[in-house]
Amino acid sequence: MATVSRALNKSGYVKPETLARVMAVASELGYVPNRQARAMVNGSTQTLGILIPDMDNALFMRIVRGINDASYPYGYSLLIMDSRGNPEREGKIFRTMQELRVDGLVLFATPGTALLLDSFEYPLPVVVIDRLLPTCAVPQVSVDHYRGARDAVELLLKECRHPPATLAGPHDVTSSWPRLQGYRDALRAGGLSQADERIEFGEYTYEGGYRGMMRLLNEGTRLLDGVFAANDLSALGALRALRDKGYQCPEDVRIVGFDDIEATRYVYPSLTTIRQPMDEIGRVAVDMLLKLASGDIIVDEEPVLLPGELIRRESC
Amino acid sequence: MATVSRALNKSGYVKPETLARVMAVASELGYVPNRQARAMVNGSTQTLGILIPDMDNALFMRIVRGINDASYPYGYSLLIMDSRGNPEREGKIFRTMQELRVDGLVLFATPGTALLLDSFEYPLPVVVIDRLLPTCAVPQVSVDHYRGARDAVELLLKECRHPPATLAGPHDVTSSWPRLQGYRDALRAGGLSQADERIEFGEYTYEGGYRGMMRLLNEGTRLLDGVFAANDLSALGALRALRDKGYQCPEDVRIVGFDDIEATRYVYPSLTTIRQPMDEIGRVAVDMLLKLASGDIIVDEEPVLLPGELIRRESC
DNA sequence: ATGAAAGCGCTAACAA
DNA sequence: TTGTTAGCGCTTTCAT
Repeated sequence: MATVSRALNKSGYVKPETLARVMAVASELGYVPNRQARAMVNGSTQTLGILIPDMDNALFMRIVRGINDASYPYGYSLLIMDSRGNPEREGKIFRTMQELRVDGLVLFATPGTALLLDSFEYPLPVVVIDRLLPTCAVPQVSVDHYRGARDAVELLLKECRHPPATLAGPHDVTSSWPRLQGYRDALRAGGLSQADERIEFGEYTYEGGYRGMMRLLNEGTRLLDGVFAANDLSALGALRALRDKGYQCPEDVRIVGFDDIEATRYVYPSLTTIRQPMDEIGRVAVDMLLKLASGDIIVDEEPVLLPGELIRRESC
Repeated sequence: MATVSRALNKSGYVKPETLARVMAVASELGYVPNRQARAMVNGSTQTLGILIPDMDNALFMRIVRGINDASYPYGYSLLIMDSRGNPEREGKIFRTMQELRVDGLVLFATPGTALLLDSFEYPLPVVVIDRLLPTCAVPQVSVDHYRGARDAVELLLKECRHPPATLAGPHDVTSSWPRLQGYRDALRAGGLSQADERIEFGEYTYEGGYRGMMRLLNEGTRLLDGVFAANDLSALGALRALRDKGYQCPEDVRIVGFDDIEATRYVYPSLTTIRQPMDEIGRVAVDMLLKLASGDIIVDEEPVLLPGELIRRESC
């Protein structure tokens, strides 16, 4: 048995002809090694877990693809589970991931994730991604939401005559805070005051963006020719609202989004947006996880903020 | 040890107070059972594998979400691996899935998948999904590509004055065959001849659809006011080509797509398309897999073809 | 109602 | 260079 093991893993000494014989018989018998058994002995499943609140979300899955590509060379498999945004389900999945003994876990944070992490002390390497958890001392990676938002709004400031409005994200999603702050600070830096702020909530959804834009348009007390939508979905909804009200984009109102999901290139007008470095987020997350898994202590407790990139298209 | 096992699994007899004590100590110690060990004993990992050629594809992931939702109640975890369309990688992943001892495997077929399956006799339950493998005797589930295409083209026939053209899918992707055949048969059923067929290849991509539409527009020898794009991505590309050439949709040219990916609702004009029953595909696939895993012999070797649904929006 | 023992498939230490 | 043995963490007989 030991010799077979050595032959199959090409570890330790084994006579060339023995090796050949082992290989021959193995393939003849259709032998497929059992990873569970192997994992029990050497303590590593070569599996990374991904806990995601919605695997139908274009941005999320684009990032997961980055994780996939980054981890594949190391021989890791990805165990992906979708909580559908349900905190109870998220807890169960978190548990299951531990039972499965994944070597590391990537968490797309939701409003409930902080509690989950607080109640555990994790022997399991965990990295939080995309939406940060300010209260948690966990390694985190995301785009620089604040900087991206500022860049977006500064572009609007340059292109528009009137103070731009914003369609902000939901209160309970952490990424919407720095994006909103970026909007405010950009206005302030542009010499505008708090009175010039115009904030509607776009809820990070198509519908929310549509309705938020409608409210901005119907208000009509102030002139409006620029909108920063805090994510692309709401930007797309806003675009549609503009059209339904008979406005042209970018001629009448300019729009800048955030994320650079695939659909932004297909709509008309194509969307100017802040691109999240999806592949790099994945790469950095995997790096951190593997470091943690190999016992390294992550020195830097500050979240890693990767720069977004302003992509100019037709909408601004 | 045995008592603890019985307590934790609530199997067999165990005195209530013993059970309570076990639970208390378990939670105090932060005990998390090891699924690998459990799997070794009882032979099931409670894990389903998904082999996908592109996990950034909106349609695919929407179907995977269906699989996720359908399998979650049974307590299954999903192991998703992305081959990035690379046959070699696909083979490796197929192997890895077996080593991981998944209880069943869902395959999104690629041109190379047939060879993969032929060279294995599978003790592993496998279901092929979305794109069918006509030559393989494997259980398969997908939308009724042919019927959907016919419905799409029949709508165009009704709304248009001239014979509609089609932007077909790639030769080596099986789903494009029945879709093309549906186009042809619909034309024939509408009293048109082979001479009325106009086929360009849209390659199932945005770019391909764009270029294909451009070719149709530039040809200009025949009047064109209707196009069946064999998938939504190419339809989106076609939409853009129309706009860039100064045509209006649907006024000048009507377009119908296939799949109903999310973006079709956001573009302008929103896309009339054939909706794939993503959730049902997932549900049926999981059903088949669990039946196979429990040792049932699948009687019906014919692929299961679920009906698509014509969704009318603005483009036709 | 509980405990002792065997064994799932593998690897690693040790001996030969 | 190969074989023997122990043990990874669990479940399942079989005794008690």
